[in-house]
Amino acid sequence: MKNDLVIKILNNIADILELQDVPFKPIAYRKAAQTIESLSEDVEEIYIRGELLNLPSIGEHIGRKIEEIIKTGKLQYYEELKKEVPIDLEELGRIPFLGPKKIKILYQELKIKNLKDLEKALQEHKLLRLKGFGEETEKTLLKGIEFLKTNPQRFLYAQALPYVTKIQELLRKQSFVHKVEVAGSFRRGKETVGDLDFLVISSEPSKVMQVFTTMPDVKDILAKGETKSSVRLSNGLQVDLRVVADKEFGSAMNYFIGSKEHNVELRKLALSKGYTLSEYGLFKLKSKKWVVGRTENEIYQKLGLQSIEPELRENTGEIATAQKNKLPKLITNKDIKGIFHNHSTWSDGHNSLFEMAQKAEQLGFKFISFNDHYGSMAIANPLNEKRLVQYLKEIEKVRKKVNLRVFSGVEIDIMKDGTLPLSSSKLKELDVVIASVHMATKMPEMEMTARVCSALENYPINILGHPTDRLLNEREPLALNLDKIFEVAKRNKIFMEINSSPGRMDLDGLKVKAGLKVGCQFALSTDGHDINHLPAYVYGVLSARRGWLEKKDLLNCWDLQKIEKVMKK
DNA sequence: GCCGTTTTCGGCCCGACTGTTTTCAGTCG
Repeated sequence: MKNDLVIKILNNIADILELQDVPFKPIAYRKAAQTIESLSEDVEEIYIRGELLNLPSIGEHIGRKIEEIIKTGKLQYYEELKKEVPIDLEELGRIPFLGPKKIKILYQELKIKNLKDLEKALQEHKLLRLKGFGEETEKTLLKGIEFLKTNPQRFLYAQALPYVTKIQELLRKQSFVHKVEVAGSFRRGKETVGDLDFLVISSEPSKVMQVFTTMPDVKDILAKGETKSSVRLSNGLQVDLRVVADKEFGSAMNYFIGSKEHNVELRKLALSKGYTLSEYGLFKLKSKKWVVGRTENEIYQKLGLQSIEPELRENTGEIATAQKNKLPKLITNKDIKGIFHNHSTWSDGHNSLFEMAQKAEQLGFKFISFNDHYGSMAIANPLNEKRLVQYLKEIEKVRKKVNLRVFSGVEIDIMKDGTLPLSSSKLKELDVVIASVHMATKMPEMEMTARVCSALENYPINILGHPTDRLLNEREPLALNLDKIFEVAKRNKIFMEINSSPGRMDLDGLKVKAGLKVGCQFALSTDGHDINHLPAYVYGVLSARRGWLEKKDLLNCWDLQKIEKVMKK
């Protein structure tokens, strides 16, 4: 799978060209990179089919460059560009408030190529001599570097959620605040967020700014203006707030929910229909007359579109689909009738089977599936054949004490050779079999794909657990050809897991969408190791929605009888 | 460098805030 490499090289080329003041080409390269990013399959497959140039934003020149990357793993043009501009743009570009123009000056005047050079120059106060750089800039950069070193790049959705709630509550309490909404990637339900964006309607913006910038959690005020302020919370999370007029609220929401790519498409569509769209509203192009903007729905309607849910706004076809009135009817929290993949004290969970089942019942679920570890991962206290018998007896007892369906099952390790450590006949005695990769995770893509496919082909597996095994901010995904996995899973009627654990979120929304396109079906799981993990199923719902899932695509939304029938292998 | 129902040449989304500047460039979203 060379998609990531292609994306990285195209983006890096855009950075270098931008630094060289080359007009428009950077946009072209970034668009091309985005196209590859949105692919649901290996770009190499598309190339082999000769369909590379059919992709949007991939023309003759970039097409040839992608071909070279696919064939050789690198790109001569990029290597030469790098020689022209020997700067670590990736590293420097991550520093807040340091963009291409300043990076260019730093290199030309002080030969600064990387973070280390910059730190040294800052210590020696060399930047102060440069035109356009002052004491504030020096401080800003020092702070930015400090931030990079001490904070994770993005916050988990679940980490950000309590702050969203807190800030919303605080603002809503103010008599001069008429409306508060959160926008940004958080509103789109992305698994991680870079910052938080709030929109407020108020007749007294300055009071809002005062309350916002003096919240108890604020560590730094990054900007404070009449209608817009940014703060950094003590945990490092940046929060932006804008005050807008009632008349602009819908257009402002639309703009700040994004994604940027969705907005660009929407604005282009507006232009094509004789309008111009900004955060202030939809205007007639010629007369600049305000048309609509109070609500998002009005704007979408005026542009001839169905209303598009925030989770879909990633410019992966939602606008064209909305034009045809064919957007999916997305699942919601209340469609989830039960949850798969839960652990108890029989392996590495914190609560007993009964406590977990009881909690599930309290949450209103119609079923819970227990899938304690089975295999050789000693740290997880896995079941073995002997303990499995006791485990099943215990589940039988729990069934009599609670008023919901309790599925028996295991989460079994997929061994290095693609076998499972329990026979198919024994597995068939269980209600729900989840198989996951837990060890030997560094295998090359071909081997890893063959390993997982072999398990899927040869055992009565119901669900493939956390398919990529990635941990957000911590661990890269397995080297896996997901398209192949999707195809094999579909053929064997195996459901792909949407793991709701906040640090996993695996599969994520875009991959779910890719699987759906191939015809896969999905099962949402909590991967709960504690009764307090069970309510976290809502994060998985976000991924399912981002993956365009309807009730028919998600096992958890089906009738119990139908679930039982399809689990029988 | 890409793209096209105003097209094969000329356009490519748009505005707020900051700092250093004295009218605006850079950065961000």
